[in-house]
Amino acid sequence: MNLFTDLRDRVIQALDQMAEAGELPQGLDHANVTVEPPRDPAHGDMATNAAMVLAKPAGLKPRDIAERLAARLTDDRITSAEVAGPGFLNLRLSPAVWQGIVRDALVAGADYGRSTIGAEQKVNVEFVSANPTGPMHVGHVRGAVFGDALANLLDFSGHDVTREYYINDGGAQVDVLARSAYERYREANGLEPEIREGLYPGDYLIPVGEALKAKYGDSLLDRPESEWLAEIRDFATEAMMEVIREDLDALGVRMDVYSSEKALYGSGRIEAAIERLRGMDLIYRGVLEPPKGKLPEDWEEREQLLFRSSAHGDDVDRPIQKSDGAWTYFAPDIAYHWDKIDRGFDQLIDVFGADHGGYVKRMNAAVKALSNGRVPLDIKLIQLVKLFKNGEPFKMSKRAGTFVTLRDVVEEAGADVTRFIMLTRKNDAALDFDFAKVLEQSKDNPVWYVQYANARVNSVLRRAAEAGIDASDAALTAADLSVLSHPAELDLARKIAEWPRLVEHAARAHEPHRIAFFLYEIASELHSLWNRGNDDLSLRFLQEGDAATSQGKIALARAVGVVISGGLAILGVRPAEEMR
RNA sequence: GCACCCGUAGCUCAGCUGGAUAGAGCGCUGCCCUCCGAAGGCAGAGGCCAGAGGUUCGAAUCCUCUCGGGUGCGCCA
Repeated sequence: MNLFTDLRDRVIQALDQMAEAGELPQGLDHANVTVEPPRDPAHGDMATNAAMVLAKPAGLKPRDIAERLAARLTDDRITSAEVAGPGFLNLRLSPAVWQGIVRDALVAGADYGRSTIGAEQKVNVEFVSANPTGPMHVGHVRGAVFGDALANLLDFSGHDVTREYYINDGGAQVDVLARSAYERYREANGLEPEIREGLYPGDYLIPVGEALKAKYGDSLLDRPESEWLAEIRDFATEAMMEVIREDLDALGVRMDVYSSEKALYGSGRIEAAIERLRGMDLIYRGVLEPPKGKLPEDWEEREQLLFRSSAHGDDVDRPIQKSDGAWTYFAPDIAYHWDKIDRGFDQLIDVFGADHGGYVKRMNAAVKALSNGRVPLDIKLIQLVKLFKNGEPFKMSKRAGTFVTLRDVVEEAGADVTRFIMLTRKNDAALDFDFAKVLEQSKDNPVWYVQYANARVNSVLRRAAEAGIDASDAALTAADLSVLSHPAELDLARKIAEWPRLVEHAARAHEPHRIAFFLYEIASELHSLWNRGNDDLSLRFLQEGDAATSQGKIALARAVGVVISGGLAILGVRPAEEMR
């Protein structure tokens, strides 16, 4: 159902025929043969580089190969094949091909563009993984949206996707949380809280303090920390995870699996993972060199338990144990990734903040070692979001005081707008988010622009119904599409044809932002065609007094709507039926 | 000092894993509705793809080096 792969198959078939006929050597590698739409429309509908790629191995001139290939390619779909430039073969396709694409899109509906390239591979997408020490803040939003959209994209491309959240509930930060919650607990009991330096000052712990009072009364007051720490830690962590779940819900993100770091401790999993690595001679006791150029003030040589990550591409080996014998953060994370491998995933994806960039190589090394190179790990780093309001930096939060929360963003901008805008940049590029601009109703605002295009499609459908024209998908599918003959209409159909291919590329590259950009482009083409209807009445979707022609034209509009709503679904954005 | 990411129009950014004359939005200039499809559209100006080498039929894209910006660099997560 992908025109491009269809045509590529056709080209390869012709090449095989040429080989059989002795025009080409047998057994040439066709891997680099592409069939793509040329940038310049004057070069036709499709172009293949086959002749140039094969010229050298075949020992022939590219243009000679192209000539012969051209002779074998023309059929009822390919109306012409011309050799051009250094050996490109430019193909022109019959309008019927493009009209057929419109019908394909209508028949497939929400499934248009869905593919099987994932081959039901099991993919684990780990994202967000915010520390359970407070509500989610802006920094987490982009990663959450990215991970969720990527998961949707992979699912749409035929992967078996698991969305997973790794709860960092095993480190010192949850002890800090417990102490902070304890102060709020004292406060709930009428005492003055001592929010010392280093504790979490946010108001969001006040209800936790009250809940602690409801559970424990005053029984934990004036007790040494050792008596309450573990209990309050678990209580507060659970409370924070509840908050985070609600935050994610507000963004429209739902996880399949929550994994706990803490649960790894004492389970033997960490030790087992380390033993496994030790068996590969990747664990040893040693002393690390101090970093050059910037020697930490308190540096002293220290023997530690190290992971030989340099054996798998890292720059230096990495400590997995602190000097007091406790595990570093890395150790349970190794065990966690091993667990993912163990659960049978064919591919792992981690979505991290860009400040974790230094972590990539060692994690890759660990996964490579633990899976014997079987399971690829792709770590996507998410750059910062800078908040603005009318061009002014925006930092304050009404809720948490010190940072802007996810809730602040969603309440101000809405989940749909937030999600779309967060995907209008490549993940590794910083993104400006201006509360005023993202709500603006104009062309400057890509969300608005795309939604408006979809609303226009729906407007056509509504008005068709008012005019007594059957614009149901069934009727449009059966319509005579040969009325779509104007170049502007065929251009739009070409764009629709690109959708399945775009989805495949975005999925392979793990780049959901491409979906957002494509939607902007196709919206632009729809707006353009729509406006031409002002000057040229024959290009209007609704043709007064001509139901048959109207249906054919509306089919095109509807197909655009299918792509837009399908694309928005991948982004996790609800399409707008009409603009108000 | 080392590693990773980035450097494309005045500004903000795409560029489909190496294709033909490098694109879009904003801004600028000039146009298109006597509400019925202008919250839009059309056209123009604007570029040494940071710089220098290399790989090859072909490079913004891959490799090396230089310059500039960001991030990270044992006992935080």
